[in-house]
Amino acid sequence: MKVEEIIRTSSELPLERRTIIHLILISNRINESLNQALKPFGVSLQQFNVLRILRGQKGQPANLSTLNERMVYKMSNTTRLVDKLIAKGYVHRRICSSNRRKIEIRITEDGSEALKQMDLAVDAAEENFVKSLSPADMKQLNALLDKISID
Amino acid sequence: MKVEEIIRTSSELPLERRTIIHLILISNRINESLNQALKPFGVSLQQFNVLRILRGQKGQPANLSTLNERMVYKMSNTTRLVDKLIAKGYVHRRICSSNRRKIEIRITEDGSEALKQMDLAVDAAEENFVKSLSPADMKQLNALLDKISID
DNA sequence: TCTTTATATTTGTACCTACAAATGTTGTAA
DNA sequence: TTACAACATTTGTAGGTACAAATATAAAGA
Repeated sequence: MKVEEIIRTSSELPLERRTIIHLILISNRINESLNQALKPFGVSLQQFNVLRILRGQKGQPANLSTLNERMVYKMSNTTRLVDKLIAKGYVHRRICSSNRRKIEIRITEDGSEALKQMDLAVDAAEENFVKSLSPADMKQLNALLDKISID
Repeated sequence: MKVEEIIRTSSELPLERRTIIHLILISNRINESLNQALKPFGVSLQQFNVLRILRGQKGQPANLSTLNERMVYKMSNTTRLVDKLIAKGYVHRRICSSNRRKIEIRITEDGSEALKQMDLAVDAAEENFVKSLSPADMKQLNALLDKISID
């Protein structure tokens, strides 16, 4: 479906604005879809992200700053995000013994198990978006996105 | 900057996931930047969006359903979004005389004036993102995004 | 040691969002 | 005309988010 139809604008959009709106629209839909896929597990996309980062630590704990710099969003909320995961029993929090300012976060057994199931759901949802793109398309898309400076 | 550096993952991401993450990252940055540009005016990107839709009505009022179907987000919040704009004096609300279920929303003089200033700020922020893309790049990007089914 | 500065995390506030349920209004069919 | 379905909007609730200020700990310098 064309962007113009989706936002129901009669006039043809300038190329710049169309590109921006298009990117935002698609990203919104992807977010919606991924959150939807995670709903049965009772976690948000950001919570899932934290779990995935923790798994990547391979046993090593991560502190909040580490989690935060690997995520897209702001620090202040990482605390609360992790709180939710603790409440679900998916992660564990401990004050670092060598530096009491730091908090060590680890994924639990339960968390790892749940994460495996979530992966399947998320993979399927992601696949649904990119299925109409060939590998060459995706490479080209990534190359174009790389041209957009994001920091 | 490469996606992998931004999210600080050591391993090369599978092409599908990289594409998805890339899209979400860029869209987040665009959203941040546009909201930042609108901050001096005390409106959010969605509020700005509503104002822009109302201007597009060229004097005709829009009711909430109309606003909602032209936006990206859910109806339930359009009420509250409009409330904020009313509080700022940018829009005006009236119960439709022929169908008392409907609400007619119009942009005010103040709203129109403010919107002109906002346009400049938003245009500049948008331009900042697409400046490194040639028109051909943007066409190609739009064509690739069009391949992604979003409904 | 005492003070200052930097680091790591937490909390408060205001706003945004999804989802579901509630309200009020209109159209319609027995 | 009355009951019922459909429509348009609103409200409640539980999250998610940005930004700024507060807390707690550690490091560094006088």
